[in-house]
Amino acid sequence: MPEGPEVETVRRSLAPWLVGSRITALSLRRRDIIVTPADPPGGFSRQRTIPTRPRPVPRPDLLLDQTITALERHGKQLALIADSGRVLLVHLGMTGKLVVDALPVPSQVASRRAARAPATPHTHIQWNLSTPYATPGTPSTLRLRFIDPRRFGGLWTLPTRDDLTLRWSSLGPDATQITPAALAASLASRSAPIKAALLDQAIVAGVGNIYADESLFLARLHPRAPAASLSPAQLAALAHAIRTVIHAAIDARGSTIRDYTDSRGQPGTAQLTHNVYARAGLPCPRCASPLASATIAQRTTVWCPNCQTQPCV
DNA sequence: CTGGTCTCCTGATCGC
DNA sequence: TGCGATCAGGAGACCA
Repeated sequence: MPEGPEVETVRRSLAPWLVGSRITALSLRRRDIIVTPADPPGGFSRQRTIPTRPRPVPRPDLLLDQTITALERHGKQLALIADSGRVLLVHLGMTGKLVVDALPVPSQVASRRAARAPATPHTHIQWNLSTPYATPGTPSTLRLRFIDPRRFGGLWTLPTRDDLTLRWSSLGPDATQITPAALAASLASRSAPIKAALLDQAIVAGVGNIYADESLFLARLHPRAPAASLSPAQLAALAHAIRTVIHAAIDARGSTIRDYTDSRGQPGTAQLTHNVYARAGLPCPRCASPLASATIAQRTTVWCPNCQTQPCV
């Protein structure tokens, strides 16, 4: 389940392959994974279209015939920036993947094999790219695939860099850089449980269910504590905990719980250091009390009832 | 504006 | 072995 650290790991594993590469072809299998700003009313909506058979489509908004100049991330969102100025914004959602590899060379053997074996299921779009970095032994033609079984993810096509800036301005600071002051400002009027607030991307971008629980554990805060009730010292502890947890997870190349991998298929190892996530009933790593579990903000939440401060209600 | 609930979607897992 | 129920959750829609 990609949260900020997983998306950052994807970004880092994609960048050496994509930056400088030019998209030479694309194949769109499901149009309804694409969201365009032009869709009325209310701005963004899915294109409800019958799934199409794979076919080449002239889509400049999907960066066809453009060169990728940068990959940028804010929170859980990954932006492919093209030399044209266009931006393709990717949400991985729950089960989304961006996978890059060498484009299989067509051959009779490969064709027959491909005809027998179905393509990777849930591949909604594929881009072919030519890379300028080809050396002997290195393929010069790549393919990038967006694969998302549950389709909670999607693609946003943005005409300009300014549209990206505008869109990202509605998100809070990236979790890698969250400060006590920023938390204080955005939580001051929030009576919701701090757990719910941490999942709100407008408050801090990139924290999902796993890292919210881990951050609250590190900061010794009860997930039900009203957000606005936190003291300055607690806010400082929380901001520090978020940065610590997120940076450690990035260093570990993300958490592989079920099927998350980076763009080259490599799993992360951050799950090995989780203190509370998915550990309900097991002893607290700090005090050995059994960890408690409940649903907060529609999410399974795990905490230590002994060493995470009770909410003062 | 805020917060809570619902919804989307498929695969893994579990109890019977 | 099969099958229905349950769970996983990011984030927008919707309502009080």
